[in-house]
Amino acid sequence: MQWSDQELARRENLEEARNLGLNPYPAMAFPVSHVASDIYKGFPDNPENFKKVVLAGRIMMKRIMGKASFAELQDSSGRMQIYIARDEICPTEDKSHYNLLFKKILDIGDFIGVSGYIFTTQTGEITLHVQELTLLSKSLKPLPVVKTKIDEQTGEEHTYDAFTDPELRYRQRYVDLIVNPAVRETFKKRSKIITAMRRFFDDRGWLEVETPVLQPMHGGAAAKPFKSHHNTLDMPLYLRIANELYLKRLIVGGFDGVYEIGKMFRNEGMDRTHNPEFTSMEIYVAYKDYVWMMEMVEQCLSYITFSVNDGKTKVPVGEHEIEFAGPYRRLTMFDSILEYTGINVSELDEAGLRAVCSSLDIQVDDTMGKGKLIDEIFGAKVEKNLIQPTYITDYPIEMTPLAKKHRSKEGLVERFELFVNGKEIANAYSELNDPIDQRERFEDQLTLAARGDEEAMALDEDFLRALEYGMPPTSGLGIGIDRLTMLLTNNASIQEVLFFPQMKPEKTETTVSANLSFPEANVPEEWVSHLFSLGYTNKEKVLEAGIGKVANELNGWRKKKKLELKGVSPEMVKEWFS
RNA sequence: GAUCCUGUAGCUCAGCCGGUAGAGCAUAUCACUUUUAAUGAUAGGGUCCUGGGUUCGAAUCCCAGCGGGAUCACCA
Repeated sequence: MQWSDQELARRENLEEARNLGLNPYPAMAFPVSHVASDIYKGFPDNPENFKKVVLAGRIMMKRIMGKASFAELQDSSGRMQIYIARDEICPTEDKSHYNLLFKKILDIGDFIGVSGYIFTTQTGEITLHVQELTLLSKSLKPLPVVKTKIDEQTGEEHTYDAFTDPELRYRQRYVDLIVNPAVRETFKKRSKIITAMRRFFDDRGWLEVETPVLQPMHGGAAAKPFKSHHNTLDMPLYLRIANELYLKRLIVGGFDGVYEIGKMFRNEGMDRTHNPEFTSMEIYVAYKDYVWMMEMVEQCLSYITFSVNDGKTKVPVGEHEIEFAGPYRRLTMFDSILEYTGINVSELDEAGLRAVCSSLDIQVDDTMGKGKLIDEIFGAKVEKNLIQPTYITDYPIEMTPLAKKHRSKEGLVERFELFVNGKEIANAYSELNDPIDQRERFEDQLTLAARGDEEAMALDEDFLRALEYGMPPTSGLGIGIDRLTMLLTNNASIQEVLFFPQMKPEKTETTVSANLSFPEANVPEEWVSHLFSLGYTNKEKVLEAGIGKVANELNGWRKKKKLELKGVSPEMVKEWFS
């Protein structure tokens, strides 16, 4: 591990601090009296309340002017400028606390505690005049220094040297959060959205519950799961792709309303709107139907938007302004296709639908049934046009095995999805509670599976048994929390609303010593430890990664570590493991 | 999985048609007791993601690999 000049300087400063008799990582608590925002709020009207203030935070900038200095202290609420005069923090002849500790030892990123009084500088900035300064924690890595300037004429804020590299921002989210205040705000808002939603449901008497994340069979949605194994029971377990079937069991058990906010896991592609784990909210309410649910969703979303958006229900999203106050437009799936393509698909059979798809240039394959074909047309031609919140209702029965048949329309189910800004954010049914019908629907899914549909739903006997005991008429709803957050924070990428989005692992340097070897392989002694360092601890891992990749990484490692070894070729590596 | 873009100092970036690297901030030293992208002066810091090829010579061209982004495909 090579340290940069700046890291070396910081380690020297750490030693300096110890030489001065300071503990760079003191154990005791440091009680503060305020956070920065308290002071901005309170000082202008009641300056007399700020004669003795204790703050703690991270130094984000130092402006040293000889015997006096300014610095910026960042705490959880924001930044506060502090003013430090040498002769004030060093009243005696010994000026080391200022000359050494403040000017030299303290680096950008260090945590300090300060106490003093609040005043206003000549240029009008509210500032803490420091009388006492304590080192609370030393930082050994240099932070990106982001500077901002407010244009005097326009009042606009200019940012210089912003920390923007998405890879670094996601891999080192802690750095992102330190230097990019807007990122902190996004995640605060995410938390407020969830809190508001929870309050809305709790106020109506519905019960927050938890259901299994590890499930012996994955049901309730069409998706590929992550598979794991339980050793004691010696059986496969799957990370849930949905919790629908468990929540319905709870309705069978007699609760009138249950909801769960939690992670779901789907082993599928990743992109701007998909992460392998994501957060969803599902709610089931007894004695209701999907028409009632549409009103509930309108109230819920307008309540959430109002709560997190300073009393406004209109939200800017990309180039649009979206109004979350209801009622939302309601359009049947067939009518929406008619509206955007001019084609009435309601009377068509499978062959007719295929013809429509090919005339519209939509790719289809043989495994697709009628419902899937209609969904394809909808996805290609309608979805992207639904900017303002719009309910699409009454879906074909084939693609919705858990929804109740429509009360009056043959071949359809009572289902709606809510689209906003061209994306689905909610999905709801009048839930199917007829156990005989449900069994048939599962059997239809088995047929689809036989036809090659990998995501057809499995038959869950215990769930059917629960329905046979009787489930009241119920309406259920799922909302994608990540996508809702994206909308309300005006972010186009799911990675911006997840603290730690999934990434390929970064190569980290670990030093491995001891006598290591590869059984069943003929690796030259001098390379063994380096293979271990790269994470290749057995033959299987090497083969899994691929010979070419391993050879490449070894060469990169050799160069990086300046090893006195000759480079390797894929052929050589192949020989080692043959 | 496909296509395009991208990987240069701690951070943000420049480096035209190939001649062994530049800026700003940050860092170090000095000056400066109300500054605010503080200022002025001086200095250090990178073998340009990895490997291979073309070439007298490659950060720069070609091939392969790895990481990241975008678009598409997939995925409710």
